[in-house]
Amino acid sequence: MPTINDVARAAGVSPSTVSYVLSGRRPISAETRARVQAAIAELGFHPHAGARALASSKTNVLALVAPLRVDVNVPVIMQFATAVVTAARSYNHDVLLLTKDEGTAGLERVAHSTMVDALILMDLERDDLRIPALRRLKQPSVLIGLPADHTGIACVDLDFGAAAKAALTHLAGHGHQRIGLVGPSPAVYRRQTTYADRFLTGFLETSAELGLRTVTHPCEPGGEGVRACLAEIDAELPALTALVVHNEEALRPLLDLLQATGRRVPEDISIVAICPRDVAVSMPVNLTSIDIPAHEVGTLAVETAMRLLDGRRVEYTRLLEPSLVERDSCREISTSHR
Amino acid sequence: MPTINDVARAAGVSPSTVSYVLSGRRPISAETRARVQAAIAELGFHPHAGARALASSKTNVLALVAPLRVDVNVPVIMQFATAVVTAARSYNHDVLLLTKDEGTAGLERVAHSTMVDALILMDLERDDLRIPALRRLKQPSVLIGLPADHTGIACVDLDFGAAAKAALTHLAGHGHQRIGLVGPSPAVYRRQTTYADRFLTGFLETSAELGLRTVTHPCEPGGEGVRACLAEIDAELPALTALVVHNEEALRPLLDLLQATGRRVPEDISIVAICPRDVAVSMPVNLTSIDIPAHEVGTLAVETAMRLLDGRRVEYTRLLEPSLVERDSCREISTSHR
DNA sequence: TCGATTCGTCGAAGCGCTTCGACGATGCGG
DNA sequence: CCGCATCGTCGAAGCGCTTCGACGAATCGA
Repeated sequence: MPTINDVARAAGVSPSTVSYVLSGRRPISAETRARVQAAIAELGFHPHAGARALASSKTNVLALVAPLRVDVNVPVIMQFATAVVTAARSYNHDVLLLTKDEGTAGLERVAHSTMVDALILMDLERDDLRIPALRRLKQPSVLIGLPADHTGIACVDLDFGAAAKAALTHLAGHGHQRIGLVGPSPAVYRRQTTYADRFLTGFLETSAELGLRTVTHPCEPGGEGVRACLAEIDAELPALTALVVHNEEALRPLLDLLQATGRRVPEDISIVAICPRDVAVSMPVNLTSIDIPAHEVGTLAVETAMRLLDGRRVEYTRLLEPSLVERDSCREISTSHR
Repeated sequence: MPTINDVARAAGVSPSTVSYVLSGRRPISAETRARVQAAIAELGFHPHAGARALASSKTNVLALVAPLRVDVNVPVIMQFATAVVTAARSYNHDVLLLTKDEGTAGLERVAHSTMVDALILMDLERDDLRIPALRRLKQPSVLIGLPADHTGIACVDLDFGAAAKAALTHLAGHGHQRIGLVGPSPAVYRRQTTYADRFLTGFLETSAELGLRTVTHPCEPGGEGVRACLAEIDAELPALTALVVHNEEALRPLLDLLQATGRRVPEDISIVAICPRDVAVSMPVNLTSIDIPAHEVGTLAVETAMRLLDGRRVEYTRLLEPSLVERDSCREISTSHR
């Protein structure tokens, strides 16, 4: 592997000049620059990342902490990861992948040993223990999610409260008054994953505002869980006309179940789902849905990290507007039925 | 951030002694070691990764190149990634995540700039362009997959040929003679992803060996693709009694379709799936399946990388035995029906 | 009892880069 | 026409660690 010295010698300049050609931090004449670049190309020179990190205290690496346990939401997580890696590359950064289950220790390890310039975390819990740890790090971090006390830490996410509101408003606008919420699995609530809470709160508030009759229920994964959940919802709110589904996994079995029990979508029951677009359109009925904009959120998280790194101002809480896309799972209820 | 010098001063020893305590490469007396460790703990010292990499030419980082485009097989990819990260951590390594679509350039970038000690790639194609590039790197690499010419590069994967054989043998053993293969999507074949080829070849060979009547077909994703695929298979091989499904995405819609058209599993048609265990048991019928042992493969890949790194012998082609698990989707055909 | 080992520690060199201060050569305004 | 700023380049220091050779002290076999 050639070093910067080899390049310097080949180009007949000093190593520092090569460095300045590379970084552009000082003016270099066009001829010199050309000669240096030729030497770089010819020798196939690539600066040594470790040496660079040591000398400049910048690694050009971002940590991405993902919940890799294959429990829920696999496709969404994947989309976030993809977006983050892609965005990071566009800023000339790489991504170090950490699993959530290394917990606080993992964060401290990579931060203290200066392996990364910034951290991006997903799947935050309401009172996430990692937050205080993050505050102690010298590297900035960006959260995908919105834990309870996030003062001083940048957060990016879909506005799940607004999403709930949008879903209910849409349904109410179509004449629906009796609406059930099929929520995430109890495990998600138990962990107090922040989006679940925020969605539920938004749901209840809007329900009250609009004077709707609603009932909410978490939903265990699997066909059995869906059956149980729907049974309870039906029992507590007979003759409901619409369902909001905030649970990707439940979607498919739910539709199967409705079909098996002779309830047609949207003729007998309307549905608004909160899920990625491609999930919504891969169902037997194309679902009216509110997208989880993983790509935007991931990209925005990286962008925020970059701003933080070069000391620019950032919005510390950035909640993306939900957007509801009408497809084929909601119908207008005639007034007489209300 | 304290440095090794701070620790040395605090413990009243030289920096090199601290280093030897850390690495264990030279004997250090118990007292000195204790004093040094106390100092490390008290100061919260963490060695600087870049400095370490520079001095030792080891980064303790592995590159994982994953197909992050959300096309197919998301859960399996996720499982591989999880296994790789977890295994890497157990060897005190971290994982740098690269996307496949950076291609050769990405590999060269991280390798030449000495960001990683070794590379692990997944989703290899038959004549993958990255292979020659890998050969030129000074870092070793491990492939998850088995491209055509892999001389000198370690490969780890499920033995898909044997898997096909196991599936057919199982079905033949239950009296099935007319069997269809629902293959991966045409896109997968087009890319010549290695597992698809290997499975198909094994399927055809075994079919001939056992004197079976078989027909094979790729299967486009989505309900429509499945419908078309099944129609063609039915047309080419009427009265088939069993299906081998090597296509995770197709599984669900296929079962839906069979049910909708009144073909019961396993009464009217038997199924053997090649898919992760949890997919097999999350279907309406628990499927007899051959597991894709993502965890084992991922772990083995890391292990192989580690052996390569410290110069131990490795098996350059390691194909894991498939194991078929009987569940509820295959039934014995009485001889009279044959 | 003595030379040869082994043990435990130190000092210094060096890994490959960035960055700061310095300095001659230009270009400019007055 | 001179002083000053700017341009383009260089040399050297230093980032924090590992590792090699050296060396006194303790240990050992004969």
